[in-house]
This record gives sequence, structure tokens and C-alpha cells, in this order.
Amino acid sequence: MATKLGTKIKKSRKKQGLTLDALAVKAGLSKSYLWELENKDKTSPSMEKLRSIADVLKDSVNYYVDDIELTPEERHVDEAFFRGYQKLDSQDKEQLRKILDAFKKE
Amino acid sequence: MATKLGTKIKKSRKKQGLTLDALAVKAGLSKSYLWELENKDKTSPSMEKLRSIADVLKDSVNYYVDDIELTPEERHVDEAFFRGYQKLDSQDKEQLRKILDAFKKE
DNA sequence: ACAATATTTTCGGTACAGCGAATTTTTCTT
DNA sequence: AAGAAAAATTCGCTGTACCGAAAATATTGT
Repeated sequence: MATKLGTKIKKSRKKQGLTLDALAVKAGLSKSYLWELENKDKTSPSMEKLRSIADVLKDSVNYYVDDIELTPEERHVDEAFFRGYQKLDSQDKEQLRKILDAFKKE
Repeated sequence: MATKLGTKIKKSRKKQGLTLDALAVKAGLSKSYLWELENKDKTSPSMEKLRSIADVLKDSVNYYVDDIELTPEERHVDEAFFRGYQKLDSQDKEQLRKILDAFKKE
């Protein structure tokens, strides 16, 4: 049994068609440790390492940290949305927040 | 010389009026290590520990990981907004995304 | 079917994350 | 101002995150 984090990493890695070795090189980690992250049932990686991995696999660290499950598509869409929001100026942000509040009411 | 992360943690802790000891207890960590995180210039905490801290201080782990600077207020507002968005059902999300797109046009 | 090669898995060792207890510094009381 | 109480800082020790190299397994070509 692997951790949720491990499963997420492995899935992302496969999706990118990367081997453990390839990911290890790109992320600057050892493949042996990556294997442990993916497969062992008790791991506790540092934020640093997680970041390297997330970087290479184009995942947000947030996705690794959260224990909730979403399809990669959903999550990418959501994150893109948030990035878009963050780029707005403060008035636009404010307006959008009010619209969100209205949505929540019903 | 502390790390950015350390500064962020310390600020949040003070803002909550917590002592190192208090935070240590609440987060289930040692105060000595917390002190190191806040003050030493080379730290590499695990995701687990960061999560405990973020939990108690009501920060998002993401905030700790990012190196960008925003005022805590701005960032909290933005994050709250995103959390609100994520709770919507997919139709509402979709609608809100369209509104955002419209905003971006101008 | 058998090499050859690529990929995964195992494992012993090491550096450092993280701790407990003692010490120092700061902040209250009186 | 001194002494008590609270908070911060130091430090030696232990467990484990993380590594390198070797072994096992899977995949490919001929």
C-alpha cells in the first residue's frame, strides 16, 4: 500500500512518460528515494524535495499536500482559474468575489 | 538571517499572540525545532511538519512554499475566495470562469 | 528462446531533521 | 531594583530522510 502522495506522483510520472531514473535526474533526487516515496506506506518528504518533483511533473505542491482527490483535469482547470483571478487588479477581484458570494447564497 | 519561510511563520505566530511553546504544543512539535525554523538560515522541514504549523496558524502550506510576497490580508482574501470557488458545483464553477474571462478581456 | 538493455526494487550507510533538557534572556510583580 | 515567571535560545543525541551501488525484474530486439 502506498500513500496518496505516492500514488499521485507515480501517476503524474507515468503520464509524462518518465522513468524513475529520468525523474530522479530531472528533479535532482535519487531514484531509490523516489521509489520509496511512490511505494512505501510511510513517507515524509521535505518541502524542498516535493517542490523539485512538483516542478518537473508540472503539479502544484498544493495538490500533493491536499489529501482530497480530483481528476487532474478538474484540478488544472481550477488552478488556472485561480491564477487568472490573481492577475486581476483589486477592483476586479473584489467584483468577482461578490459574484461568488451571490453564487453561494442559493 | 532567517529564511523567508521562517519570517512568515514567526509573523503569523506573533499575530496570533502565540509563544513558541504554545505553537509547539498545538502543532505537536518541539519548540527548539520551531525556533530553528524561524531563525536559522538553512532549514528543510518536511511537508508533514509544515502542514501542522499551517494548520495551527491558519495559513495555507502554499503560502509557505511560495516565495512571492503579498500582504497577509490580500493573500487570505484570495485564498478564501479560491476555497469558496472550489466548493461550488461544476456548473457554477464554469459560469464563474466565464465571468473571469470576460474580466480579462478589457 | 536467449541476450542485451532498460527499469524497478533492495539495502547498508550517512548526514541532518527534529527532539528533550538545560541555559540564557526577556518580561512581569512587588 | 531584585527576584520570579515566562519566553527564547543553545546543544548533544537519536531516528530517519535520502543516497549510491548492487540485485532483481521487465522489456526489447534478433
